[in-house]
Amino acid sequence: MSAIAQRKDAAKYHAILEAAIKVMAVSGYHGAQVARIAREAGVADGTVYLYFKNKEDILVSVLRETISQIIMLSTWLEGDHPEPLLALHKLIEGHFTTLGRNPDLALVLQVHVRQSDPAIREQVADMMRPYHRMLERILVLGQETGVFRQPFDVRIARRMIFGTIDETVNAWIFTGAKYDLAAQTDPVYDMLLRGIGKGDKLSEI
Amino acid sequence: MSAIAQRKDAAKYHAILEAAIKVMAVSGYHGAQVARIAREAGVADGTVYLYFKNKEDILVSVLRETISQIIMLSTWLEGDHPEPLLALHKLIEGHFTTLGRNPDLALVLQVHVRQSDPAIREQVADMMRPYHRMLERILVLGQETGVFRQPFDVRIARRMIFGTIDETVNAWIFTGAKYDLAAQTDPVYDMLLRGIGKGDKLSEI
Amino acid sequence: MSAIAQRKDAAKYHAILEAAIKVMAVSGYHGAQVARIAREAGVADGTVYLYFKNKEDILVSVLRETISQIIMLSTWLEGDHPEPLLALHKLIEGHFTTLGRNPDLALVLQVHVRQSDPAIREQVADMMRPYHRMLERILVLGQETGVFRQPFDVRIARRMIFGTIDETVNAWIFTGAKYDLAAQTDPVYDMLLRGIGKGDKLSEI
Amino acid sequence: MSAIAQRKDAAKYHAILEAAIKVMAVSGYHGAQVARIAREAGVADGTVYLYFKNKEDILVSVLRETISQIIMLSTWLEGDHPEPLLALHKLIEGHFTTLGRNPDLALVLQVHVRQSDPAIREQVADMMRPYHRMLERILVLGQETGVFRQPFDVRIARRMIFGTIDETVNAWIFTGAKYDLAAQTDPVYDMLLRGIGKGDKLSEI
DNA sequence: AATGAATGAGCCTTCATTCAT
DNA sequence: GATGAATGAAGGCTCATTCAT
Repeated sequence: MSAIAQRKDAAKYHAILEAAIKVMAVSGYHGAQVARIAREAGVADGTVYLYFKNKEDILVSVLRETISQIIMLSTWLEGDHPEPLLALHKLIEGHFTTLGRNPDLALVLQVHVRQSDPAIREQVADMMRPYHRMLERILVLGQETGVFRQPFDVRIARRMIFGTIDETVNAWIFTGAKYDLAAQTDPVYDMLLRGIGKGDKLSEI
Repeated sequence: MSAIAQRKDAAKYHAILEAAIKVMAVSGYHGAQVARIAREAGVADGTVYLYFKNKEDILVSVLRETISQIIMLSTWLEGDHPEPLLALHKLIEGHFTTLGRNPDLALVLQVHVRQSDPAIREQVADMMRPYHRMLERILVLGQETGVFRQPFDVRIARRMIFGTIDETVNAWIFTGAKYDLAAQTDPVYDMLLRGIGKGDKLSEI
Repeated sequence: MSAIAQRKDAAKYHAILEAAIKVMAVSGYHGAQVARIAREAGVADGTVYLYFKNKEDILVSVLRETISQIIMLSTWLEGDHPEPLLALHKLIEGHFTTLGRNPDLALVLQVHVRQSDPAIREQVADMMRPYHRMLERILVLGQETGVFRQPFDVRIARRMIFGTIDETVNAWIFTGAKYDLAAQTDPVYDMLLRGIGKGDKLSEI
Repeated sequence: MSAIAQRKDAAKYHAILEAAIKVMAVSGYHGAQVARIAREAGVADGTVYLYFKNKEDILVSVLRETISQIIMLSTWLEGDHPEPLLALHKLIEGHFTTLGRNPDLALVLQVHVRQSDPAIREQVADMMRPYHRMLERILVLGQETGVFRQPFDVRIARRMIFGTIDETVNAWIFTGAKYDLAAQTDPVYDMLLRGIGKGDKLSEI
């Protein structure tokens, strides 16, 4: 939460966040005027600045809250289910479920975040780091316990997993978020485990 | 190429494009002032508008030229190497090589494109379509010729491949483009074929 | 009044209008910079856009207010004085009095309106229509009641009257608005009624 | 003719003038880009500046040539026909005929001249002065020879005549220049001589 | 003389942010 | 705390004019 917020009306704080997500989903970060966010939230322009330092702070707050949601869910899963296969499955499911419930939020997270200033991207990267580290821990544990095949570069695997999840969400958003994103969990999970090759053809090149 | 260009000085056209890539890499699309692009290209502000309709046209042209480079390379590979495994390998290699040669361009393509107006994103999607379709053709052919394992959803596989490539480039950019991106070809290719699982553990969940 | 205005500070709205008249009188429509109008009105540049949609809206508003002033005055006179001769006299007097009080306004109305985009001229023509129609009603009534000579084309008479008024104002402006414009009422009125000819010489050609 | 012109290709000089009239008729003075005038004239942008000092010089030249046409015609008429009634009739006829032949020119003269900088308007006024003086000479002569009624202010009469002619041309332009302007000569001439009143009602107010 | 690519000063407009009420 | 009118810096784009060829 923004340092400023806390002492104030939490309901209004969240109303502004929700409004920001809605407006940014339609217009992107740069297209989202503070005035429109304020109107959407039902507050005056100036009120926004009682809860957020500036426009960038709104975006960062949106991201922080969302990412922490995903991460909290996943952390909980990791703690509860040290079984790497299950943990991976739950992580994908958690990601898809969280974003699948709120397409506007997904749009902001996937599409609009990546713009804006380098400073923001840096902050987003910081926020994602625990997520990435957790993913790597799952992978290492899986290799150690022998449920994943032995010799592969954990970072490359992590990028494949994250990239695949990301692109799956992107495709879902781009087609208008019409189908159930969570339903993609199993096929995506399966594809990540098996790859596209046949065991006996893999060393051909 | 922009319709306006052609009849004029091609060198200047490309100088402006290069300058735009450089400036956008640093400041993003919205942060890139036309005046700075012009100065970087060594021309007057007004000259930019002799070669491009407006600022958006500059960005779209950068993307068009880059994407078409990647696609042309890949199309050529596809025609020459109908062998799906090889084609996939070459496609990844082509993607990494093209972007690996020009980190600024990669930054613009990966990060800054996704901002700006929906109209631009739509255009980018249109430009990427041939790429995606080609990828799917390779996958279908691979299934038919039996070099890929039989039952998997081609679209999910395509998203995994594209997402993995994308995320690999992102990671490379984010760490400062310090290592050789093309060197990622083999491990990424291998990871996509094998997945992370062990053959005998796959049906456990 | 501009749709935007009303809910806001009416004094500021009029201050900007007055400033616009002053600046346009000196520099013409195209020469009048919004920044200079703002400074003249004692507000910030952006404030102008709280009261007017754009620069064109300022000009149109100036014209709308002035023309409606002239028309309101005249309409009132028409209602009150159905006597055509008197109505005509009052109409001329009203026109001269309104503009005579504010030479800058007259300058804008007479000289600078006619430039700018065709769209504006169209709007001005729309605004003038009631005025022209009223003039024609006076003429028709005068013919019917027999105070004007019978067979003349009402449109030609209307153009003579309007053209004469217009040119009288022009001449007054051009010589620096040094004399009392309203004092021209009687001689102009007289001239329009009598023409320049002698009764017995009129059919000579 | 522009001082620059004379030594050069007179055909090209006139081509540019004609082009300027055409373009200004459509877009007005400020809307008429030099580049468009050049293209319409079939010359390069730079060539325009071999024949005219600058854009303003083009407009002034257009006006000078046109006005001098009208004046030359009228001067000739005045010299030839010292009979005031006939001279007035011919003057109106000349004015209507000259402009009636070239609606584009009329549009520029009537509508677009009045904009632009005060400097231009000053020059136009200078050019019109002989015309106005001639009109006054006709009026004075008419009074002296007794073909006009005796006591009226010559300047007011002049303004009525000029204003009526002007407004008649304006109305003709505004309705699309669809009818024969020269045909307005007789009714306008008649109206100016007789006025709108009846002899016995004139002193009522 | 003719060209037209290049120039760059100039201006309207937007919108994040402030602050008096 | 809340308001929203006011601010003013900033930037994309136009177009008259120049000058090397």
